Amino acid sequence: MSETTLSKDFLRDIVGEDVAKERYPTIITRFPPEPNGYLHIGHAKSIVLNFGIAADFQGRCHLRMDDTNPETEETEYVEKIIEMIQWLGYDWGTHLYFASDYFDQMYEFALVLIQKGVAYVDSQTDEEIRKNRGSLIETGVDSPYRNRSIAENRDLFIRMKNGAFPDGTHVLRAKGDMGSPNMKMRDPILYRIKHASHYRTGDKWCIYPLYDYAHPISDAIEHISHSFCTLEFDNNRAIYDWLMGHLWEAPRPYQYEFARMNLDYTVVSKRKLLQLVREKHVSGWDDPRMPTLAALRRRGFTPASIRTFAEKIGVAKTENRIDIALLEWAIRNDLNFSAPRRMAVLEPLKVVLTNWPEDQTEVLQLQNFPSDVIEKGGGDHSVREVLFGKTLYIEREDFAKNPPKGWKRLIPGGEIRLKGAYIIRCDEVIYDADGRAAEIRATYDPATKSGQDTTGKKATAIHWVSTATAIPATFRLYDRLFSVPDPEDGTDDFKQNLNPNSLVQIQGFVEPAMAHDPPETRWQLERQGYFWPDPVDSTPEHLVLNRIVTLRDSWEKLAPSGKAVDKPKEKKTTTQATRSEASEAAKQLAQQYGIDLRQAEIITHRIELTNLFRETVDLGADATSVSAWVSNEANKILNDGQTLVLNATHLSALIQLTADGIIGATTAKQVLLEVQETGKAPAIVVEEQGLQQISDPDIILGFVQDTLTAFPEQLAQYKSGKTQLLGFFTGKVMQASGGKVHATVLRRILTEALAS
RNA sequence: AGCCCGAUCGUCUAACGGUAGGACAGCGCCCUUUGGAGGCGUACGUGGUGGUUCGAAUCCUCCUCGGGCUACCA
Repeated sequence: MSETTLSKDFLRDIVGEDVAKERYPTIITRFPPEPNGYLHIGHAKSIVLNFGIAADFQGRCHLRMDDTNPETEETEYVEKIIEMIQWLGYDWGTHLYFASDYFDQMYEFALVLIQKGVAYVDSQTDEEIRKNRGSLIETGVDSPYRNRSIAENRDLFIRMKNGAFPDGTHVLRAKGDMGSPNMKMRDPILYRIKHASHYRTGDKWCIYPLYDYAHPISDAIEHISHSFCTLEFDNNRAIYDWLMGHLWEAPRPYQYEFARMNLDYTVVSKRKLLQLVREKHVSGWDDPRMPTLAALRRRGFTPASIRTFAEKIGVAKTENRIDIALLEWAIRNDLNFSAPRRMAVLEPLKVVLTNWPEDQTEVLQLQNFPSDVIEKGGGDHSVREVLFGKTLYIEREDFAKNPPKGWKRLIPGGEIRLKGAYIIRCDEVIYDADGRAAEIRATYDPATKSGQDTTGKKATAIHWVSTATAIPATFRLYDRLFSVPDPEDGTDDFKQNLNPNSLVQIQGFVEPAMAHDPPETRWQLERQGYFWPDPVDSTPEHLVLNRIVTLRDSWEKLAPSGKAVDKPKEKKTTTQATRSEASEAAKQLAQQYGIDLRQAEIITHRIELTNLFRETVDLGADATSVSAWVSNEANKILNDGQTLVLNATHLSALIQLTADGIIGATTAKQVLLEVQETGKAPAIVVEEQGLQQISDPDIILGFVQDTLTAFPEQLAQYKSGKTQLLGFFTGKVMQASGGKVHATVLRRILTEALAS
């Protein structure tokens, strides 16, 4: 492609256009959490998006606590939210706001709406309100209080505010439309009475605004330019626009919706996460298996990895379920360059080197980072000391009595390199009563010392620790919380799908250097994965290590338990389209004019189209052409919400222009849009803009030759058989000529030129 | 049932009427004192129908499938 494809997502496209048209003095976005729970990975997407867009366009992003419900919100959550966003690496400067700080202004705006006669106090009970709202298929009915006078509404609302009424006796409603197909617009409630103490405003208020009212007003007060929210608020946009229409002038904020993120093998919903905590399926909100940011942080994920992940998943309006492999990739990609290597044995198997002198030890200097990482700019050349001796632990998994095909590790009689040390040969295996290997007796080859090997032997290198210096440690091996990609699919209780092996805790040994590394060090334990000390349970006396993520493992794909092997593939359903019966009117029209029935259907569906069609045909235009134009182009204009400027005279003239070969079909479409926009006659448009079709073969040949020389690479590809490039060349000539070249003539000349 | 939104490789996402591309995952080879990292290669996609057009993932049509909306939550 080309370098012009800079757009990252549809939201940035929108903002970019608004910037280009200078619609706002500065771009201002906001992240508006409700302080009633913990932030999770889904919020990270929104945070990265809002702060990221603001930064991209030299604007700013506000952090606003959406605290309009006194019953669920707490200061503690405010603090946790702030802490997490800072941890992620974002800074809102002085722009920390609280919707509750706007209560006075919101109240004044409510008075304005009442004064305008577009809001009223409803005194129905909540059941009545619900009942009268109707349903998805039935329209609602107006409240009997809907036509109260402005004075009465005002008086009532002021008394509501002053605490004259108990909870639930009155609400303030917008005068929407109780018959609206959009349920949200059936007189949405703006304010309710709640004699509850708010964590910030205390008992100052006994009426509290609802989201649909508070959110747009808050945005407007802060001069937000773009208010991004998730798809389920789509229907709420009507209220947003309604409020802006009554209370604000341009520039005003607009709401745009994007799809929330779903992640494989987990749930991302405050309610469901709360259930897991309450029912003790996890140890708390920060249990490292949880998808909360607090949990991810405790597990050892870096802020950078989460930002990378959030950027990589993209933004669109499609429902999605992100492959957890992408998150794992993000953290591995980060840690590979920053985590020093260490050795630790999780499931020890003792090795005795029979030819190693009894009391001898050797101090080895091991690199903290492999050279390829250093070459790519990560890590450093530092080393640490590791003791080598007569008895060692190796990983039980690295020995096999009966190795499967492709095995490269230790077998009876086989050789293996102890990483950074020597190559050893397994001479004897001592088994316990259960037939499990209990000890390996081996000999080392002194000539194979790492870095000084003179033998040229090749052997796989495995990790090990010396028993003399091994430090016991607890390892917490985390796996996905659920055992299926979509825990909520096919069951009413998502907890049925909990992975019983999501946490495996084992005891093993680490090399001594790890006891002296600075706290919060993240290591790569060679061949095992990335780990760090659990911030809550690890102590200098006894290390408790969280496995952040395993290493990618292209060997053990042999379906270990707990991991899903293959995702169930959904067959795409291909159903035959069943045509609904054509209407009588359409059949009649189709028969009368001999036009396509499907097109006749479209034309008869809208009276404007029917009229346009008949009038144009009456002017003598070819019915088939008129039908195509009306059902495609005119219909699209109406779909876009415009009224038809285009009339029968225009259309018949346009068709004539095409029939006469003055313009081509593509140009004709362009002309039609111009006519719709300006109301000018087609011939005038063609004349003014010089859109006459080019049919002269010599001129066309010129375009063709220019194009062919401009794209030698594609020309070569074409000649070597990639004939679908004909369309590519056609397109280039059309672009070069402004779409004016006669298509069929061009095709002939182009084919000839390419053949030569 | 009404209204709204959506449908592109296994997954996520580009292509704004002109070569369907990238990333992750997969597979293969090379490299490797981590079965890691890396390199090279490979495979895989426009839900279906009809139409407009020289040319359709893109515009029009219907169908199918998925999601949202009937809280004094957000």
